[in-house]
Amino acid sequence: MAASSETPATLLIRSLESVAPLMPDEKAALDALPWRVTQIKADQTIVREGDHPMRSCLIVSGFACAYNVTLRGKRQIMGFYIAGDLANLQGLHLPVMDTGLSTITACTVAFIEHETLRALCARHPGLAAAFWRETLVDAAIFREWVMNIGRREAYARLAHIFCEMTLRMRAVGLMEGDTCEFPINQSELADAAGLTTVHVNRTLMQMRADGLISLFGSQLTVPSFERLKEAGEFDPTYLHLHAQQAGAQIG
Amino acid sequence: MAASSETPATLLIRSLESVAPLMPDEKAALDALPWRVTQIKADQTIVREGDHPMRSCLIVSGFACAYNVTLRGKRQIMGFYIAGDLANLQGLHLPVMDTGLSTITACTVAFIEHETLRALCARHPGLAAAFWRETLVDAAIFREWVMNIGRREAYARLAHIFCEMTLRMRAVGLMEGDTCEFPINQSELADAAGLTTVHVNRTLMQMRADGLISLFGSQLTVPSFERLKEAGEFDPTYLHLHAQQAGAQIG
DNA sequence: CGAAATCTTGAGTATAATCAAAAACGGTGG
DNA sequence: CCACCGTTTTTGATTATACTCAAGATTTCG
Repeated sequence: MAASSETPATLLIRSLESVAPLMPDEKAALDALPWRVTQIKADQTIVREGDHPMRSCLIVSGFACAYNVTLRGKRQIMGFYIAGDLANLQGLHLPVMDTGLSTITACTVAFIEHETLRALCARHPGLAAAFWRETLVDAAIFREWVMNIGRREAYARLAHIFCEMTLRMRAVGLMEGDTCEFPINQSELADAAGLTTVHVNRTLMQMRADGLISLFGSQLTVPSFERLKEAGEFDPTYLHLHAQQAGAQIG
Repeated sequence: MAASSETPATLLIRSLESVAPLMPDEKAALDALPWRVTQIKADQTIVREGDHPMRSCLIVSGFACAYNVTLRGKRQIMGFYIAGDLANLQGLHLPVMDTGLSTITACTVAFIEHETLRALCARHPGLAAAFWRETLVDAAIFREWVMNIGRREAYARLAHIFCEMTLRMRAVGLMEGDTCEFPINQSELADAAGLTTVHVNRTLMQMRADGLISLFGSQLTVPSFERLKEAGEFDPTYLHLHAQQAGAQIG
């Protein structure tokens, strides 16, 4: 449960293995990586859009997000990152960041030099494939967001986001039964869903009235994942979690 | 100009090099790949959602798209593919397709076995990186679509799509001056933009009235890319084209 | 306790969806 | 070359979803 007490390597291994298993020597190589662990306060920029970062960034604890801002000044959040997520792995092969990366809550973040990762990939093709796969799952999530924002209305759109987040949190042990910490505020939810804060507020109230979710402070409870899934027209295929983790095991 | 007369290898090399240059031996290796070239009619499924494809697919000529359908039956197009695009490279590391892939026009398509690509990547780490980069640019495009659909209104959203497509077409020599074949109909445009056909129609008429674009049959002309760019709040960074190709050279 | 952030509410408006049908277009076969 | 059919584009009228602006309530945190 207490993901914050886990090491970067443990988290990363679990995260990579949630898609496909690793070999013992690959895990050993990951264990030996020289992470630079830092605490970052809430609402801080980790990487700016346009940056040429020399290292990638693993979220150890807390919530972060990738976002971008329209030329007209409107923010869109492209994705949320939680414990175990490599938040800007694309920098390994794309020199320019096309999104910003920012904390939502206070975070523990572990950095790893691109050079180190490249050497690791060269020595362990299986790890290269695993990292590549990680970026492909990321892309699959972006695709699903395109569909969510483009073709679902507010109620389903938010339900879909809750489905994705609770499932991903469950996969890394951040769910306690049907409850989790969900420190994403309505304005951030709006920027993720392509809605306004006001409309998110009204829609959430409707969802609470329908007993779909409950939110006390930042505690999210989902009484019935089945009903939420139905409301969000949610099909977890795109997360590419292997079978036992996509199911309903209790964290 | 006549992209259809080019070989799969030529197209792929140009496409990969539009992001970063390749080594001579890498190009030679690509030249030697055993493609299986096929003609596919318009509106045919190439890969179905849920498939476990054993090969990837390069568009040699024509237009294709990746799409998915909501549980409520609404279609969302996630991206368009044109000559030189590897349309489902993600299948190389993700066993299940989370989107469908379908032709828009009649297409010439070249298939390459995953096994062959994996062997190629093992022998040429630089090519592995190039392919990986290709999937990362794909992901960057999906992110931009999230922003486009989430945070721009219809007029800008369509302008943005026209900007992206004309720039990508220019990069592979499919533009003749300010004109190109644009065989995407209003219903497909609607499914890409997250709008209805009716609304796309009305918005396009507005854009034509404003002299932003003109469409005779499937001929698209963009009199001023600058003005279109402005209307679409378009910043080409996310396409990760290197400088000379992102500019305004005439095809 | 008090200030700042977040959430909630209300009223009015705008963008986009829906439904339905007519016009235009593109290709085909006689 | 023209008539015909299916597809695509266009139009109109109405409705719904979501946005805007503004202010008040509540929570959070120092």
